[in-house]
Amino acid sequence: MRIHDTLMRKTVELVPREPGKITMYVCGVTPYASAHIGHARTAVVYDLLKRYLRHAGFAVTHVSNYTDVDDKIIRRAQEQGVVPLDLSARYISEYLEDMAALNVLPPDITPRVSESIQDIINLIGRIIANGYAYVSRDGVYFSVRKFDRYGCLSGRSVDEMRSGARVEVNEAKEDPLDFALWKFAKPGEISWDSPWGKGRPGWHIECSAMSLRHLGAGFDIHGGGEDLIFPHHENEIAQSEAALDGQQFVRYWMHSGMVNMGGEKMSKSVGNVTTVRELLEQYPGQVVRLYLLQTSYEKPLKFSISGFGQAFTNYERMAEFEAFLQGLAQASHDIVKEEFESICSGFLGEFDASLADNLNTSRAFAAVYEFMTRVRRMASERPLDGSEASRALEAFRSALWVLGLDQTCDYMEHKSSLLAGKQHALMAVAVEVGAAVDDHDSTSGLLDAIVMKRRIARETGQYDMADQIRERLRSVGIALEDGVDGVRYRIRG
RNA sequence: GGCGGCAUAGCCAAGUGGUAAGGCAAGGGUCUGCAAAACCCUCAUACCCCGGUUCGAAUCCGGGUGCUGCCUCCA
Repeated sequence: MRIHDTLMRKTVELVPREPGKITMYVCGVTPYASAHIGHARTAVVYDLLKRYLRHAGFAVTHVSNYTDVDDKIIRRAQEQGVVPLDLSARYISEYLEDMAALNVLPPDITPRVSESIQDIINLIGRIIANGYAYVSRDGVYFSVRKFDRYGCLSGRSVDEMRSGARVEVNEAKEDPLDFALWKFAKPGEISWDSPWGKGRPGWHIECSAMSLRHLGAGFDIHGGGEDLIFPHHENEIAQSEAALDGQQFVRYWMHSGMVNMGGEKMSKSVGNVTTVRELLEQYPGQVVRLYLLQTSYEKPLKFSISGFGQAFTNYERMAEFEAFLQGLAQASHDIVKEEFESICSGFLGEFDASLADNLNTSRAFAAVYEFMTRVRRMASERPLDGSEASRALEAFRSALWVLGLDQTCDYMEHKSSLLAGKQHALMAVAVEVGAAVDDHDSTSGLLDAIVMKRRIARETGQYDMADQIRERLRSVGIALEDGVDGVRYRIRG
């Protein structure tokens, strides 16, 4: 497959360190607040990458960290009067719930800073021994000027940055650009012993230490949001290669685009945040995921509620299509007709080629939609046989799995939870139309009774009444559809 | 101030030299008691503007305009 490499600034063939194996490290979250849709985008993008690589036959090892110790966590914990690691643990479990709802596969390894202190200390020791870092009054600092290639990832020169007015002034540093590898603890702060004094890691060193620990030098893909290019990933390269004695740190750098809200980047510090939890109250996780995947992963994504409506429509279409095939599929030894088989294999070929092209999801979705239309067209010309439906279902499901949109139960759950919220409305409708119900009926029981009432009306030619009932249900957000095989319903909040 | 990115229909969005994918919305039709779903048809002589290169440009080059990312914690 081809991927866009940030360092080389071009799209290149992905050649793994070891044939058939991909090692990837993705910068995770700092869990001091609920995850927002931007965090979700990054997680979903790399989850897609992992799924595609596995689908393409690679053995993938995916590592993603939690920065469970940092300035913000410490400050937040103080404000709330709790222990920092408890605060981060709470948000980590919340994050896990959110990611599960988005059908993000758990990474294979999820190291935490607080559990990686020894690796971090060892790495800092090597950097100091190699002459790239020094101990100062309030911590251990990396000497940016000693690392020639500093700036290679972000495309800036050390001199450009020096002239920038916004570089932090700190007299403990030898140079304003130097960054902390180890921060000495202030009284009462969480800290660990180190050869240089009690303290905690700087932000950047942790990712170097954890990725090298679990994947080794020269691992394949290092990813994250594009806002991490500078300084985080730039610093990672510098400190890692300073410790690695000439070995390469990472083979390919990938960066996912930001989610913009109201014209600027959504971020906790700006405060223009929509959390994953808020969205999940409105939309099934699969819809949120589909929304995030419709745009190329590298481009900025303008957050818009109408986009979720469109994604919902598309998701329903896919869910309905799958149900349609499932209803027809039958195990069979019949050979699928060549014309039909070519629709299926052509689809899978185009789908794979799209994702192999630097994860071109827009193109992949076009293949999915085209496939649905072709199969439906075929089905409208003549009945599909069981083996054809099975073949189409198999192809469709394999694509859905790669996209992470294989949780059809998610849609059904969403439907039934919306339905459950309509107890009172349904009771009112039932009473109004004279359906046979009692107070103990469940929502689905109520709906069944109303549908039965309407069915009788239709069968006896009382179409006015049938239409009236359908209209009443529509007014409470339930749309009935009469099909040849019975009545179906769609539901909206 | 420095270094980047983006600009395609009402909306979302592919396409990086060969004559504009796909989806949503909209309009028309088939089917249906009527709807809905499904299927069929229509929907950018045109890709922010102005120049240039080329047989040929949404795609390359130059200049504008607008939006935006990073340079500080960030996914």
